Amino acid sequence: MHSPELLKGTLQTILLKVLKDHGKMYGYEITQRVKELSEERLLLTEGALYPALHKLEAEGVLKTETVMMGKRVRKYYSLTTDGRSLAKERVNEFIDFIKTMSNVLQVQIN
Amino acid sequence: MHSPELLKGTLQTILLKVLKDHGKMYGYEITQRVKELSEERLLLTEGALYPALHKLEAEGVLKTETVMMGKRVRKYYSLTTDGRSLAKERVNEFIDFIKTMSNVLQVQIN
DNA sequence: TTAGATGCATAATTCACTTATGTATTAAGC
DNA sequence: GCTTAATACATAAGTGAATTATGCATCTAA
Repeated sequence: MHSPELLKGTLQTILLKVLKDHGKMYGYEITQRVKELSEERLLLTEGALYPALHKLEAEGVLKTETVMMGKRVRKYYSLTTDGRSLAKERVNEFIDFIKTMSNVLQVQIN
Repeated sequence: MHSPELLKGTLQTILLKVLKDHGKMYGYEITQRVKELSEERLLLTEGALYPALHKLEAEGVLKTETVMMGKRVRKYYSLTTDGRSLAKERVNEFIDFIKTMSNVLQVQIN
């Protein structure tokens, strides 16, 4: 697991980009996908995930669709048009941040 | 300026590595060096900087030397032996974190 | 002479996160 | 058949690293 400190502030970026790449997804599915993509290093907690999804929905960057799977509820999230551009913006910000950090830390990233 | 969210958790790493690279430095000097290295993108605030330095000193990774410059006080910080290994560790953690993030976000960093 | 840079410091507040808890369904192991 | 773990959502309480605000003091340039 990663030192969780570094993770702070990256959750929104992760959610937006994963949804952009994989389309319609539900909360639990997102945690699993991130776990897989990060090779077990990023484990999203529910207490962080659901409030973040709700917030993004309230801001109009995500839209939802609730589906009954048998007796089980599933809430699918997907990007709105605003969401797609925000995803792009957040990823660019992150890349820019990394570049700045590698200058400050004098390290080579590749 | 960078979206400050991403910065969270990177302050310790920055302080340790900058001190490792530039040796003995005082607080204000660190803010200026980081500002320069980051091309104005990372502006450390005093409210974050000084408590962070004090904490690292209390933990024994930094040691201090107070010097009077005329009537002005300057407090120089430098790494202890523990500090040098912690700096290395934090930088490695950061690089590893970036690798994980670029997998999750499916972006190429260089 | 006065504004801006230099230099340190701490207190109050914010807010994204962790931890803890709650509810309920489904599948697998014994 | 029962229990544990995985699936699936949600929120409330607490934490802690940051921001914001404030304070003090010196030095320099306009």
